[in-house]
Amino acid sequence: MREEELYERVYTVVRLIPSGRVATYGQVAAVVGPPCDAREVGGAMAALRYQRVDPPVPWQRVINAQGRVSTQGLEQQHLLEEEGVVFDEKGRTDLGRFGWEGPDEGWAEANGFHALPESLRFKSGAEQLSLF
DNA sequence: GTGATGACGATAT
DNA sequence: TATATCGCCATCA
Repeated sequence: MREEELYERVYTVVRLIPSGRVATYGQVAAVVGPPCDAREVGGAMAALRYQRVDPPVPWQRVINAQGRVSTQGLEQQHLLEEEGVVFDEKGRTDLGRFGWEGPDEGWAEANGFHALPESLRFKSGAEQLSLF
């Protein structure tokens, strides 16, 4: 019952990602906390193909650190585009603009999760420029 | 118990 | 920018 809880924690975190935003496997793993790394998140997402859970998990919002979807078809990318996420012609998205900023820190603290480390918050050059 | 595997990440070249 | 390597850790055969 312990192992399932790890995946359940992963699903809980993924459900926090708002529509129109994307999070990397590493970000989700960081919020869940050890012993969980990016591969566990990938495994948890893959498990959704074999069994559905409810409430539903917005698995399409989890992508790799390179800003690309890790699934084969264009299904995932298409779903995200419908949510407003923009991909370039090479299938990459700007994590600085669409990347998740992490869960509410108070919520995370109260529920046994971690806040997203500054090192995992992607900031685009465009954002820095627009700040000026 | 042991080894192979995976919707990954960071670093080096 | 793209490819190659190694590290990572729960699962599964």
